[in-house]
Amino acid sequence: MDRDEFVADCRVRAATDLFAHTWDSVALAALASGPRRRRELRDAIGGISDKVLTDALHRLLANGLIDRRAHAEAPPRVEYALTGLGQSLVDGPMKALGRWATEHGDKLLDAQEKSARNVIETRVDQP
Amino acid sequence: MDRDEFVADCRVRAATDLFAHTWDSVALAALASGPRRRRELRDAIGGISDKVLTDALHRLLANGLIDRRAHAEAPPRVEYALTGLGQSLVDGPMKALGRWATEHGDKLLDAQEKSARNVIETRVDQP
DNA sequence: GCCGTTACGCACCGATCGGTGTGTAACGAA
DNA sequence: TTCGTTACACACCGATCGGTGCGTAACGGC
Repeated sequence: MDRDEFVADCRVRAATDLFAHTWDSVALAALASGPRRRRELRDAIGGISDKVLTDALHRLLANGLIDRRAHAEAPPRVEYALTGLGQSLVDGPMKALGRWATEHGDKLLDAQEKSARNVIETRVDQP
Repeated sequence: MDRDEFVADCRVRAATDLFAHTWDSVALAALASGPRRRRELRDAIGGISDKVLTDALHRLLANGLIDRRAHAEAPPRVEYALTGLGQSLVDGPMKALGRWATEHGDKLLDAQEKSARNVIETRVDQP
């Protein structure tokens, strides 16, 4: 069974951990359309705070998925871009996830909604 | 650009959140080879605690990715199995992730190691 | 009657995460 | 000279997560 070694493989664990943080994948996806400045990223993403974006970028840098290029200019100017590794992650697994989400996302949201109501009902029993 | 709607799509966000918890994907993968009892899962996974497995199974159930079947037997007997939704997630995105990990996992670990050493060095400066 | 197994539940703990709010170095524009 | 922008850092906060440890209902075997 290749499934079992699939489970035990530590590199797969390391890979799933890349998605462990809420905004990392979003930032990655935002960089898929080309290099961007920090501010552009913030605006493109929308509901992310300054510090959280910094954290996410630090993690992506630490994982070698993005590059940081600082230009010595008047208002500081820093550009972030996907590395080859980051690009391959976006093109492969993230695109697969995107396809899955567009295909099965409704079922997922249905299930989540349904069980969310159940949780509320059970919690009402314990004041 | 289909990349941008890819970013903004909330269903994609919901999908990446499925990987947000350390053991969820591991448990899912462990179920890929067929239905298993809770104890079998625990042993198959290895370093997971009882409570954390419960948490993970609850989340997977809440997301409609797995099924729970309890049999009224002598020592309690509960089997967990992938739903159609869970199976599609394993077959699609998780397999893609697995392929990516076997292909690029070394680079990822290299980058992590390298920056980990940097972090340690910087942290030594601040006792 | 007592022990072991199974599948949990519950309490507690330290670490981490997302989020907010505030400060700041460097410069250009007004 | 003061103001605004950019790209951060730092402190703090509440919530959550992974993990440990202990309890327990239901039964079967000894």
